Amino acid sequence: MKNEPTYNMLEGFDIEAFRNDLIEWFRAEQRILPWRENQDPYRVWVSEIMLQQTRVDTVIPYFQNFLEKFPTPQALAYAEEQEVLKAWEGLGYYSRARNLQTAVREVVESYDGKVPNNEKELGSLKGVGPYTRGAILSIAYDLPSPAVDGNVMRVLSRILMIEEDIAKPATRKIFESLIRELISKEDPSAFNQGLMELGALVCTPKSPSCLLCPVRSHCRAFHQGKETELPIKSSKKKQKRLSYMTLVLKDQEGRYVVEQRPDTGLLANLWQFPMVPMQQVDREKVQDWVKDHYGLDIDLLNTVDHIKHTFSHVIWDMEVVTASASGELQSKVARFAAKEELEELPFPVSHQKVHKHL
DNA sequence: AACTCGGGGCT
DNA sequence: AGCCCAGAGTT
Repeated sequence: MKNEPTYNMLEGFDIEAFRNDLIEWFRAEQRILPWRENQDPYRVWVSEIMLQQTRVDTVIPYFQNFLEKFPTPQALAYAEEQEVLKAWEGLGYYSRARNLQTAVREVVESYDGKVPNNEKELGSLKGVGPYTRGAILSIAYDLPSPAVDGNVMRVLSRILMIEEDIAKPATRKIFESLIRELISKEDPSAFNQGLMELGALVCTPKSPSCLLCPVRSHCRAFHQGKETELPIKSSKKKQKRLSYMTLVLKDQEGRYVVEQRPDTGLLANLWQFPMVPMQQVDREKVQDWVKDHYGLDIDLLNTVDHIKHTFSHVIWDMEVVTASASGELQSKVARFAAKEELEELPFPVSHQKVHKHL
């Protein structure tokens, strides 16, 4: 099945009528969104990066703010990374922001600030994968390039009754080659966006509104009453739990200890309050651990909160403990900061929840 | 191919 | 609690 030519899946499918119905619906019903104001490739690019694994409603305010702060590729290229992460604070998947800046710097240096309009150069930019590449080429440049995201796989798996596991990386390629045959050459932008808009508004995961669907006459799953059985998706394994004592460490002058996380891995380069890994450290030896890692003498005061924070693949259980600190801070990544200084630093949401105990 | 990487809104 | 979201990079 995997290597079966995709034209077999399109046998008896009225491609032309499907295209027209989809595009006509999109032109009439599309939402008004900030990144649809024009076709500026930089704006399209920023929006597509923000929209990766992130809902439209969540992205809108971030997009507005980001474009006010960094209106052009040059503005973003010359900005401080901390400033970029601050604009991304709370949006998640922070490597998107760092990769976007890396890529924009490449565009400014190598392409005179112009976003490439071909698969090779565009796809080689950091953070621009097959989906984002296709989205930019079709939406900003009107080129017939597939942009297969979760919406497109769900919608198309129903319309064409495709029962491949969409969780498998190889499955995306099946949909890409199908889209290459289906896509409108006259308006690839409306076609690609139409599929995604349909997935967002009509052909939703749990209970699709088939009676409102502009292409239901083309939908094999609907005709067989199997629309809720598709797409097929294997489930992922559950998260590991990690337990931390999170310290609100205050010195005599009322400043707090904060530290920057490493430049790779989870929440790379973001800031946080000190976290004692309680799987490795005995409760009685927390003071020793802090002395070892920060050079500080501390007195534990009160437990003021318990925070459970769920990531994609891990769960943090954070016990928030206030403490007083004295001595010389010895750490390459930690520093003392007054309350007002903290506002300049990017914190993950888990540690924003700690802020209120300051 | 499997794993890592956030956060929020639904069910 | 699990699923999903306009996915990409790393291993």
